[in-house]
Amino acid sequence: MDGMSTTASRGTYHHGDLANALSSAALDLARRGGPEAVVLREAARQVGVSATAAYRHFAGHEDLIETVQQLCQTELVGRMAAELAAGVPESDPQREALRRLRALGRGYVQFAQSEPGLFRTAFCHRDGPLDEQWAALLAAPGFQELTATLDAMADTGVLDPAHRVGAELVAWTGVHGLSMLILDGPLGALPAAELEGVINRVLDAITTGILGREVTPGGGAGIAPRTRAGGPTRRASAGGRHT
Amino acid sequence: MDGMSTTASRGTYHHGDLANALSSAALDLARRGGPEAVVLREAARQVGVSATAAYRHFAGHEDLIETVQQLCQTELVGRMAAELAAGVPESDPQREALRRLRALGRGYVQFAQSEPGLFRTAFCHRDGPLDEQWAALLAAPGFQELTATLDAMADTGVLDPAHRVGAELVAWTGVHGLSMLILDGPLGALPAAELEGVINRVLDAITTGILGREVTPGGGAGIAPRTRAGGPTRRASAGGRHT
DNA sequence: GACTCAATGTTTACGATGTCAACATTGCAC
DNA sequence: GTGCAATGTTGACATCGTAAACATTGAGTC
Repeated sequence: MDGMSTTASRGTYHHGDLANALSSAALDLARRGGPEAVVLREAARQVGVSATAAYRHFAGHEDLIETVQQLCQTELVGRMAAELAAGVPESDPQREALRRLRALGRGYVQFAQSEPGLFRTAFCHRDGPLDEQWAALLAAPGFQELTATLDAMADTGVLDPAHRVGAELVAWTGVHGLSMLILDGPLGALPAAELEGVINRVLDAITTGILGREVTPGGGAGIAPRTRAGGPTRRASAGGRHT
Repeated sequence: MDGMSTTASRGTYHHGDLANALSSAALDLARRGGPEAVVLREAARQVGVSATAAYRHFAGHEDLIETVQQLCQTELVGRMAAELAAGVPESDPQREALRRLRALGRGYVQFAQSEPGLFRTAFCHRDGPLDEQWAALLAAPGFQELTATLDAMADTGVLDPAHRVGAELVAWTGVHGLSMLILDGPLGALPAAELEGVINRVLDAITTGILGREVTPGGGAGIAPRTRAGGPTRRASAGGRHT
């Protein structure tokens, strides 16, 4: 993770921390070029070690890239958490919960935009038992925050309990598809300003899709308590408010 | 595209239709193993031709996989259109528009599920000008149907015109993220029945996200005309109605 | 009908990659 | 100190993408 000892020409025969050096070199490769750029020989080269030395610490290329994938997932949830912490909390608990939901979504998409290589590596296809492949991510702070936020939304009454179930997946699939279409799809061709509008439109839609109704973007007490048929508010433009 | 002449041992020196034979062989590789499985030498091998012969018809591996990607995209929109045609039309134009929207979404996800290799190839990362990379897909029948369906939703009044803008992207990002998380994400680990529920929950949420309100799943005249503050209906369970 | 030539395939070869087997070096335990 | 297990190295092999040089053929042209 640190800076030293990952560059070539060490004096000693033994490296001392090859496993970490290799995986962080591989992480750098992923950062620059995505999963395809994670090549074992190159990582070894950058660390200044023979290619086959890697086999003392990794079962092979597959194992190396799996490790990198975990690191990428960790960075992703880190970014989500950072975005959460960056914003200013709202006093009203309902608005606060909504703010957190949006912050998590924005963090997700922003990570994809700012670190496309890492994001694509975090979700690159790999075969093997899926459970263990994703267990860490699901248990990580960023995703736990999502669950907690949705719970808070239900508790404060913004979110009808009937809509609570499956809400994390609505959120996740939404931001994931958005990110993917930006990186590997046609959305990457959009000019920045336009893309910003699309992102906000989709994030709005995700919130709406979770709640089952819209929510006022700007003004006053638009959010109904958890009485039935809580009055939905008027409309929302498609453009780019929020940041 | 046909069955013959793609297998080895031809008599003549000249193949006659190498370009097509190679790309359909490559398509088969993609079907089985996704984009990583599209290897030029193997395609040539299956056609019964030397590896370098491919260079008479493709600029290189990149070019071959680009061709395959286009084919995959075509199959995707084909599936969407098929799913559209498969369902029984509703008499009420509003319900009909909603049915079409859902059919397109289901077709998208079902294609991803039934042809994971092709789906992943259709959206595999490639560098180069994005515009031309996606122009064909956006112009294809399946996606034109999406636009038309959303227009119909606006015309019939189910969809508030203020919500019309950007609606295709809400739909697309939603089903895309869902598909991706099924293929390359944690959703692939879910048992079929449970996954079915998730899919329906997300498709519901997409519709809700587009409309800005919910829509009655089963019963009578729940859809309001386009008067303002059209009365949103009660609730929707998370489980698996619809098919 | 023979000749020409551009189109199409083939052979050979090179560099890069993942990986294995055999060998070298070193730190640590006794 | 000695011996052994851990850790690196060298060399080799199969596969892949790709370039250069060569071979075959079909389609015009006289």
